[in-house]
Amino acid sequence: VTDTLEPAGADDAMAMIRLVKGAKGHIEGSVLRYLRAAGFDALRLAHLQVFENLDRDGTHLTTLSERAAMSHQAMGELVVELVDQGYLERIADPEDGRSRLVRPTAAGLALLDRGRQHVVALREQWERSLGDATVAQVLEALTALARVCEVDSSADPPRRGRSR
Amino acid sequence: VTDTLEPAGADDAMAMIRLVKGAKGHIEGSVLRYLRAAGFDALRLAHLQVFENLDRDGTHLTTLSERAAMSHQAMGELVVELVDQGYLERIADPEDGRSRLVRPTAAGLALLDRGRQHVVALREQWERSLGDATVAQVLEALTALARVCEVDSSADPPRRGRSR
DNA sequence: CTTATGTCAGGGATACTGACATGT
DNA sequence: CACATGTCAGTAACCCTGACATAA
Repeated sequence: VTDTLEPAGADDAMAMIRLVKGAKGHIEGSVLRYLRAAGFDALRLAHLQVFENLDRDGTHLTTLSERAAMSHQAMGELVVELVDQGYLERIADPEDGRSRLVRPTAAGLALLDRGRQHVVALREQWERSLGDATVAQVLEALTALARVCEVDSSADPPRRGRSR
Repeated sequence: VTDTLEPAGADDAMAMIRLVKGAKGHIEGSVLRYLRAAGFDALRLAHLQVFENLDRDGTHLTTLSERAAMSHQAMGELVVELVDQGYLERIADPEDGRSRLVRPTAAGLALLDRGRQHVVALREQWERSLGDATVAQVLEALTALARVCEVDSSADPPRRGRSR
């Protein structure tokens, strides 16, 4: 019985799963830690999704929820919290009286700029730490992975019980 | 006012965030969909973490929770559910009378093999869809990214309000 | 007894569905 | 009224902390 911390069946496939799944957590953690250290204390992980999809001149709630691939109700609550914290405001849409726009306040723009700046720095450090490849190549590869996962033509997965 | 689905400030930094964060969801979704289509219907997303860390000859609950970076209580509940579904069983640890081992049943081994097989197929398809790079290079790059995010020497992040 | 292991109870953070309110 | 937008209420899935039970 192995009882180390080394994961089970540590072959290439499992390593791929772990690395891809881990990357999200690492990058999210880094951004959140940076912003909190920069004084945006009350920010929670879920709030990042709002700023990642927010236009500087305002965005409809529905558009935000679509971009973040979540329900408008869930996005609505995140927005309320950020309005309460003074980072966002809701204004009438000048082009459609029926709806409103979620727009960053001055503080929200500061947060947006600070976050982007950190991600840019992260990317630069990442680029420098890469020997034989470029970040652009890696991002291209991740795009290709998404395509492969969606198409998912692993042929027909044989059903259980009657496979041979 | 822009009102398209194109995310805000779609520059390189934001694209990087979106791609890295999206990759996890895509790969998880692909594995889960495949396994469910293969007849493992009742599987939930969280259950994958168990199999990703399970040795074929059994693993302590505590070890599983450490590998998955979660509490042993949370892992314990996932294991209970998988035992109920017939994929896992709990046996006495032959080397330590105090503890038990979580071990895949025959059905669990079938699931394990099927999942691994799919991930291998995914990796092969990904490799073929890559032009100028290899999967190994991308995985190396993701390892480097994790390191960059943890070290996080973005220098001291200037605090708010007193920056200029 | 001390310690490792595992279970039970309660709760927090996240995001969903369904029902409803509002304004054009 | 019909429709798009947005809010309210309840709930599901997931994981956490604290307290406790068990056995070596």
